[in-house]
Amino acid sequence: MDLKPTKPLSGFIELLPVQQRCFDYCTSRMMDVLRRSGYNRLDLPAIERAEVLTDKDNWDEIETQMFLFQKGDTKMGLRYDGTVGLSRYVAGHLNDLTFPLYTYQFARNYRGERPQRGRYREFWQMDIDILGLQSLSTNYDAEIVATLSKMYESISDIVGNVIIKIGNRKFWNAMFEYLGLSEDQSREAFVLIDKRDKISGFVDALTDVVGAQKANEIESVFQNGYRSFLNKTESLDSSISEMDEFINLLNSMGIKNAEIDVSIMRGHSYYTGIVYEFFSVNYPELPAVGGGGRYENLASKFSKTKIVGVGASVGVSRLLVALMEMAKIDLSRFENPVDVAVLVMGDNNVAYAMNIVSQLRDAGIVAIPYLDTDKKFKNQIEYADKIGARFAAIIGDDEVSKNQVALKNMENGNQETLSVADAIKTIKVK
RNA sequence: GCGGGUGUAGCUCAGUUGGUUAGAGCGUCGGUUUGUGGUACCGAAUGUCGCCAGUUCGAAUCUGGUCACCCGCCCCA
Repeated sequence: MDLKPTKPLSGFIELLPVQQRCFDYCTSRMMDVLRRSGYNRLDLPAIERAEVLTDKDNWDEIETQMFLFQKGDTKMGLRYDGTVGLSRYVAGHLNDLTFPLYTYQFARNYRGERPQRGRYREFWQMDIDILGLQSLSTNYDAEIVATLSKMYESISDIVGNVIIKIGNRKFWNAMFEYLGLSEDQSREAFVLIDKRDKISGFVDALTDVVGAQKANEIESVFQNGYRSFLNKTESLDSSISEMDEFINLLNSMGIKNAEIDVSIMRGHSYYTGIVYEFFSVNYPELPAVGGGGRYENLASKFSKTKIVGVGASVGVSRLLVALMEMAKIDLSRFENPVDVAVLVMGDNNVAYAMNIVSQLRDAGIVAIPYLDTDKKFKNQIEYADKIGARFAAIIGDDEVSKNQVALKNMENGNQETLSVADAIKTIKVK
């Protein structure tokens, strides 16, 4: 009989126990930040109606980008980010929610695109959003960035530091208006500016779209700074001061690793204002490890009430799994989760041993029993060694008759026979 | 969808200008005191050499096709 494949599908991730412990440690630290900050956890369905996920009606085209399928007449698909489901959720529960609403989600998302390093088809994302009705001050954008920054800070001992790059879509809208670009030209210019640091002939490519003079004006934003366009038009002025005020607010919240980079655009077209991306300082070759921005109109397809959001997400898989794959994370501190391996010799001693396991666990000690009592003792102690247990508690006929345990320190090999209470004391002294 | 690369043991990979029974390290299992691990020593198991066809007396090796994976592009609503 042919054996079936053991590898998961391409682009899907599974971790070894030590990696998973690191992953869980990091995500729980980040969620601690969110809980302390008062955000509400939402756990939304992984599957949505296809019409919720996309406005496009070209099934073939979107099928290449999303996981879509059909049951009966219902077309549905796996969510590709947290924002769409959140918009639907908020629009559907307007009467039960209080705004501004602070939310977070920690969930798997799915994309059908071809996988690459740091780009998976199934990945964890931590989304944080603040939603308001009718309007939401720019101060909330800063709150989101500051909270995101704290989340990264909470795991900086594992993954290093991040830098925050902040852009503003309003700036470019004002700029294109000032330059008199058509809608098509604006759209193409958006894409080019977004890719500015990736492509070689930026000005040439831009010249093809908008002509040499305007291309040079756009390039001068990068050469002379965005502030050189002050006092041109009212909307330019306001978008520029919006960025400056934003940075000042972040500074006053203790965020020092943020800078304006007007080439930051973000792919999602629903963003309308301030946008930002987070990059790893130590591993700049990694794509953005998080980002977000403001979306004024996303829920318009679900509700006539205007719902405004500012939100961001941490690409948890990209950040952690990609770094683990590149062997950039020191996993040694996650290697020894077990305090005591309880080894049992003889089936007739199992009850006594399990009682001790229970006492150890009640005392807050991580204890696991080795219950194949017919295995040779050598195998048992080897197991204790391999799982990195700090101690082995050995239980055979002698120990049971004396109502004690033989406690062996696996690091130095010292062994003594103790009462359970004394064993607990010894184990607890780290 | 496009371009490039790689497919040999559970894993990482060797494998000479095509030549007999296919190799190493690590891991696994067993043994070197049946109540004592890490180190050391001895031994064992495991491969349709990704798949199909072709060239050849002979293919892991050369050619074509195909599939899978990796890297990059497109895309990122």
